[in-house]
Amino acid sequence: MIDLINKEIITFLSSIDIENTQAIKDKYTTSISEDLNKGHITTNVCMVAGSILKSNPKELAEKLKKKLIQLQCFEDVVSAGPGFINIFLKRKDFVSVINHINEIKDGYGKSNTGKGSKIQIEFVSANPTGPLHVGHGRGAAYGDVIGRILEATGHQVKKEYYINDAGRQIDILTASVILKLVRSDINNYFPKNAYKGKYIEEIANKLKKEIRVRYNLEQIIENIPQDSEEEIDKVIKNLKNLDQSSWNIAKTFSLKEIVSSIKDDLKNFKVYFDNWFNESSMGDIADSSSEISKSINKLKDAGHAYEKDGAIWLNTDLSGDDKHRVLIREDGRATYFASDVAYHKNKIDRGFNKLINIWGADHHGYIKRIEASIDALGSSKDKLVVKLVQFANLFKNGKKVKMSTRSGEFFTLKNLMDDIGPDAARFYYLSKQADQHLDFDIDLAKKDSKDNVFYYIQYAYARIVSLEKKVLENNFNDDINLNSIESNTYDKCDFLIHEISKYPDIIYKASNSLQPHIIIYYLRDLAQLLHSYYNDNHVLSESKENIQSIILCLSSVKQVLSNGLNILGISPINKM
RNA sequence: GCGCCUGUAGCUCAGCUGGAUAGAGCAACUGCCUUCUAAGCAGUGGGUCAGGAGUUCGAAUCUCUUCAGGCGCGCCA
Repeated sequence: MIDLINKEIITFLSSIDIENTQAIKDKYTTSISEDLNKGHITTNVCMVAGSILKSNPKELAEKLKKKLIQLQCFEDVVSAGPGFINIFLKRKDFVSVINHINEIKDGYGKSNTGKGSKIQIEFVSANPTGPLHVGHGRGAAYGDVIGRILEATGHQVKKEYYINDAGRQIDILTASVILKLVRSDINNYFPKNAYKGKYIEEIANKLKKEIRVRYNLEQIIENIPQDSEEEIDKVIKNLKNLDQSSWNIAKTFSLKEIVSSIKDDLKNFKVYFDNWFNESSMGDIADSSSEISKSINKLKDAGHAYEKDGAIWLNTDLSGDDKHRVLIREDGRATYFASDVAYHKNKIDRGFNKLINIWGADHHGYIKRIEASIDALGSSKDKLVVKLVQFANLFKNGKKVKMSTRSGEFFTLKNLMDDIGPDAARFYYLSKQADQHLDFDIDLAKKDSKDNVFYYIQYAYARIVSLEKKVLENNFNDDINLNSIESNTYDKCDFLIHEISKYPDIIYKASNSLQPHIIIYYLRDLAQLLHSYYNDNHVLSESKENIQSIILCLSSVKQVLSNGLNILGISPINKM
């Protein structure tokens, strides 16, 4: 119906001013109106045209209104306010959305606006040096749902986790684990910068069966430097020198343990990846045929990388970054950035139309240098979209939960799921724009009352399920036709019908802006309307004809609630 | 100092590609259960959209500026 209206509008515009038609077409919108007072469908085209053509919006609205009325397709057309056109559909057309929803079910809201565009989303990508904590959970929920939304709007989505398995952090992890196995006569020596936390001991306990530590602590900490950074590096060096093969086994083992625990946590959180990409798979900078070396060489050949002070630098002028960045250190080791440049080259070479990176907001200063590298490698930085996710503050018993990664004392994602379950966790992670601070109240997420929006929405769904069951038990369905609603005259559900008509546009907006919270707010509003209807109307005392209309309508409301929850990766609950 | 983000009701937040009277939940107060789940509904009060200036027919929304808060500015990852 909106397409029909738009077609008429374009004809109308062409008849007034053919030159500016395209400009107006790009700016105006025709959409389901906010509420029924403003008709079923509304358009601001006359105000947009008015401003571009420098003519009076209200007069344009009057003219367009006459054109639309002549079509005789609508119940009524009115011009309102500063120049809006509000269209009232014929009842048959207005209620037809219910048949549509009940027919295509979970297809309602899906579209092909993405036209099969290939998008890769890289997210979480937490260093495999410890369990995922609640901060990672937000990025995980966000990335996963962005993927679902993009898929629902016709994009080909691949989700990827980048495992930083090559750097110094992994050496620190390995050292931390091995140290737990070294018999110590000195009381409780442990480097300040080593990883602490119970998981280190758990890995060490399993590792015991794989290796035998033949050296003692004195050998490791001989001449150990005071500085905490130098200290851990020295420990690592000594451990490698003392027994390289045990080191290698321990390293592979620790990494495998951590990665598998991360995979488990994400699986329980209903977050799935198509690909787990190892940083190490791009090889070593010392190997001139490795992927990482090739990337750097390409930058050099293109004249964007140069040598200075013994290091190799990337010229980042292309993106307007603050300064040039080091790719290869003075001592010949590659920086983390160099790996990342190679990784992004790898992603682009795989043929994606768009790369979405989801990063912690503290990494925003990193965006420009990556953009510069993409341009420098001959692709376009416009392919890259970086979405930043802000930290989440956790509140429990009214108090902020303190986190300290250093000491190993933090609230893990697993802790959170054990506490409130994956669905409530996903819901609250997504309840606010990703790039803004989130106060996550664990107590609220567990409450059985209206202030817990998660339950409020689930309750609306469960109420419809229960009502459908009651109707069937009462054998109302024997005599009524549950196939079509076109002859419907019962109008107390109209505000519900109007609300569910908005759903496809909500998904479209969420997809365009990559903002899942739009769906959460919509579901809350829809649930509210449902509860309101439920309270005001006693369904079972209605006539059979009306019950037919009501059940058809409520089933479609249920379907929309279900579709909305499912796209967020949340399962609807049939019974509270 | 520079860069990014934020400032909307007592609290937590929507609204921000300029448009119809600035919305919701919580909290406060008042009503509604012999009928489908009261884990709910209805109503009342509550706002100089941080301050100031500008752009325009029209600004919470765009521009500039001031103030306040968060984050980032390594040959760390």
